Amino acid sequence: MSEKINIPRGTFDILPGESSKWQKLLNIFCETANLYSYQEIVTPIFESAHLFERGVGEVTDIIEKEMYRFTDRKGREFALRPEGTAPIVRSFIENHLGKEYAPAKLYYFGPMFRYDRPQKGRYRQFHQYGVELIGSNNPYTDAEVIALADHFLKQIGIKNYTLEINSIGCDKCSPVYDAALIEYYSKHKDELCGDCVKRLEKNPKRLLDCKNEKCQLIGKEAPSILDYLDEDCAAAFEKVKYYLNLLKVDYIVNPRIIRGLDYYSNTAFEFLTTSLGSQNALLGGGRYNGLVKQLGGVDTPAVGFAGGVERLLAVAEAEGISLVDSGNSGIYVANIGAETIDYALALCAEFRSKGISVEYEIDKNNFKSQLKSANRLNIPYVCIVGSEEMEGQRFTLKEMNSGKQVTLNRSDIGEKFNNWPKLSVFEAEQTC
RNA sequence: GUGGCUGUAGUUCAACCGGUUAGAGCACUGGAUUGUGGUUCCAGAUGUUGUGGGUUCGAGUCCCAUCAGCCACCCCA
Repeated sequence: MSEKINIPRGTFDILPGESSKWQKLLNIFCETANLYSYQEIVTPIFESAHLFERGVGEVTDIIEKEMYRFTDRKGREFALRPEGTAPIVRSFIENHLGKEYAPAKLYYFGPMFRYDRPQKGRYRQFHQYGVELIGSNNPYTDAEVIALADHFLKQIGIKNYTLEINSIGCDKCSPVYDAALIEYYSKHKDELCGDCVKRLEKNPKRLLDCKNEKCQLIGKEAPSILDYLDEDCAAAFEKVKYYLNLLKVDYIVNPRIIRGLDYYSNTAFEFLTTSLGSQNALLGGGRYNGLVKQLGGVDTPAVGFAGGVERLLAVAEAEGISLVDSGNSGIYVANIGAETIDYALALCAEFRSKGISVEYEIDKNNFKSQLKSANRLNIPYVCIVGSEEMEGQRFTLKEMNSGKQVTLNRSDIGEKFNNWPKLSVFEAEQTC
């Protein structure tokens, strides 16, 4: 035997038992997005590395240490996408989506890649779903995007979450606030943790969500962004809250919400869960008015969110939500004796042509074990063919729940199976 | 990237202070008079103890390395 090759660290297979949950989740997301008239967009999973450096921000963790970079055979620098927004904005610009759709209302789903230390709810290849609304600065659109996210979580059945919103201001008032934070925290510099001392220079807003007790204590007295918003930003934030109320979305204002990527401005929001330990960010987003211009397009305001599928599934499981479909409605074809195999196969084909899902196990030649198998697979009906049936061009159909069975003519498949899985044969004519 | 915990049949877990053929439940396979499943009963198969070294008369058990998972930090989905 040759050497066994294992799956890369931080990745996982979606096995047959799991994949139906993913399909269901994705379906619900597509349906919800469609309710709000968003259309799907699919972009490549790798892009020019510069797209992310410029879009996400060069000094973020994502770019500095988490990006999967590679060069191709001609030395071009690419990266597996660590997030979905920059590629979509790239596509928006490249395909002039602003001309055709105004605003562009887009949703997406797919794998993302970050070289991070794996943990539960944190993987190197993970999956995000998200929406982007590009081309409006109307605060209603912030609320709409949030409402869509909220609607989606409710459709899945998630209960244990809170929506926290904030405004981090625009490129005019945000620096004023940073200055105020620096001034405040500098007075307590000796008491701050090491990380926070660095944050003070690099990204002062990050000081606010440090988990260190001392830092938090100091943070309680820190100035609030909400007092530093300029007139336009403050008015916009009020409007967002107004529309959220109108759309009946519950939220709390948390002036400490800071988003990790550089491109955010104004509205920032997070859907947080308590049922997942420290990986509590279920979904996050906000407004990013500067990004389109920054990536070479004409100045266009935009807002969006992204959520993690793995975390959502984990929360769903923690909350006991079943994403498994209601069950099999197919037929298990069982034959008795080698001479009936061909006849059984012919019946399989006829059932399938009626749109009925058929299981037939060619390598199981013991009749009893075939029935056992049907039972284990939870298949509600078994079609039994032995030599008696074959000679009369018939088959026996058994309803596993009740144990009832009837013998039907092969030609009955044409009419009696039109409304499968609704079947009247067991009420009308019973034998056995 | 930092610190800690863990790794034993398909799976969940046992195995004393290092001691001889590494066990059990569930699952699996076969059987209980020939063409009828689920419950029951009987029988059976299963492991290079994550991997590679080391200490020892002897290692699942101790030591080192490595890989992987988990937890916290960092960060985030």
